[in-house]
Amino acid sequence: MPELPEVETIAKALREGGRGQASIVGARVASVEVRWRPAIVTPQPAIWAARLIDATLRDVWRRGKYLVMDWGEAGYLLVHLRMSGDLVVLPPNQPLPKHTRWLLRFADGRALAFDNPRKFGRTWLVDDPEAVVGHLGPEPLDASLTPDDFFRRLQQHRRQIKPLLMTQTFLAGLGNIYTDEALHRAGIHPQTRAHCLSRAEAERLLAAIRAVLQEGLEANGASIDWMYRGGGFQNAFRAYHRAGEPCYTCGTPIVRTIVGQRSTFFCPQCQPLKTC
DNA sequence: AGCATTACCCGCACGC
DNA sequence: TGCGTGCGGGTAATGC
Repeated sequence: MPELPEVETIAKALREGGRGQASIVGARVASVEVRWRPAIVTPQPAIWAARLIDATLRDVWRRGKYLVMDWGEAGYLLVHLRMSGDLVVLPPNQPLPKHTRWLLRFADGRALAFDNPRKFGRTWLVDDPEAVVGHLGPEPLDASLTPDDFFRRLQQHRRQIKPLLMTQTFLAGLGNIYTDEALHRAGIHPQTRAHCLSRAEAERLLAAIRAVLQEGLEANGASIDWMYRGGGFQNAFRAYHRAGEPCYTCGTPIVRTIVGQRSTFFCPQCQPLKTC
């Protein structure tokens, strides 16, 4: 799935235009097509479709890795893209993406398609977004999360730092790529136990998380594998997907291993395992 | 027992 | 052709 920078880029494109498409704020739904029902969690697809017809999009934003669309009286449409989802605005008479799971056709002739090859993505239509995103941890870029807060939260867990950073109830928005990039930037081994990190390391890690997310946002996210979303952050990877290539800091070959069932890339020289 | 942590698994596309 | 891999996370299983 797209992580925080990719989801933010998609939300911004829907809100303000971008990624080769114009804004859809203000667009009115003329008809709805559900092509794969399990993509809709709630309400039942027929009710989901009926509620959206005639609704006008007021605003779009991001919370964690969720997209949130405000459709006024119809409610809030939340979309989680998981591994392979995308939201695409189609000009009039444009063919649908191959794995379109649902489609909103607008009165102006355009359409919004939820494309999702791996079928992991999910959609909710609710009256209160908190019903879906209420369990998420803090936003990493929100200044209200202080180094002291972050340090205290780290001390509450004994697990490996990498899978903890990817746990959305702990911190919202990081995934496999940006976690590896942040740990490399902070010089922290991905298997370090969270409670073993010092106050100084916690502060350095939070700063590194913010720096890599900011870099990702400025590049409009990363495009990897066959999923091209228009971003360029893949050209700035310093750890992720660089197994065997020299660390830009020290020249030591980057190592690939598995941590928490996920591919993990790190520099054994710059990111030594520390115990406590 | 009860909580925290870890493992499995869900379609599909692509590269080797 | 077959196999390994993957921008994720719910849930079952296991560990402390």
